[in-house]
Amino acid sequence: MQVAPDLLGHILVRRIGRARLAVRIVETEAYEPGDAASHAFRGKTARNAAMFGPPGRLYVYFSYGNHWMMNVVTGEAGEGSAVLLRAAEPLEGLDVMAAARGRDRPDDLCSGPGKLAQAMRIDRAHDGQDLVEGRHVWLEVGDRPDPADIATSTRVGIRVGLDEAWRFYLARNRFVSRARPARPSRS
DNA sequence: CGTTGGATTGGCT
DNA sequence: GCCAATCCAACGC
Repeated sequence: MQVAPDLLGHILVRRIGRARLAVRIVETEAYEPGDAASHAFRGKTARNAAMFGPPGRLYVYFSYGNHWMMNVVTGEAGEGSAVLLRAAEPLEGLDVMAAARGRDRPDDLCSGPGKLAQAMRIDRAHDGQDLVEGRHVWLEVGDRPDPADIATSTRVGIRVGLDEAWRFYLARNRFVSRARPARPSRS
């Protein structure tokens, strides 16, 4: 849970050939052990295996028949914790992202979990990849946002686990998703 | 082995 | 605001 807000402001980088894509993370959600909304809740399976691997790796899964979602594994091996990357501000390689998305507006490139993966061209091939030593996709340290700018809410698109405010995002930032969480605890 | 429904998006009413 | 698209893991029989 603590890692989810800590990821805000850090930079996700992707290398595709000579192109370098970079985005600043502005929205995350935490998924912890014992959390009924987590894919890890019913134990390890072929799909969620990366979640039970060592921390600092990517967990990528396919949802709704159309979209890939990226998570950063945060728990120790065997634990099953991850943070969903929900939105980011495009910094470098906007042209490549626009081509991948089929859209041009910067605030429509990465303003949602499915959009972010599509813009960064992340899919099943990246499941389990190391975000520290990786050569295709990795994390770089970014400037920490002012804690006063970090807002919280319940998570988006789930039916259980709405009792905790485990979505973290930068308030008044135009690159966050347009999701409508239940019972926002702050706005 | 068949069914169900989802950590979403975008287009249409 | 509503809902179809489109895949596949999980679960039930």
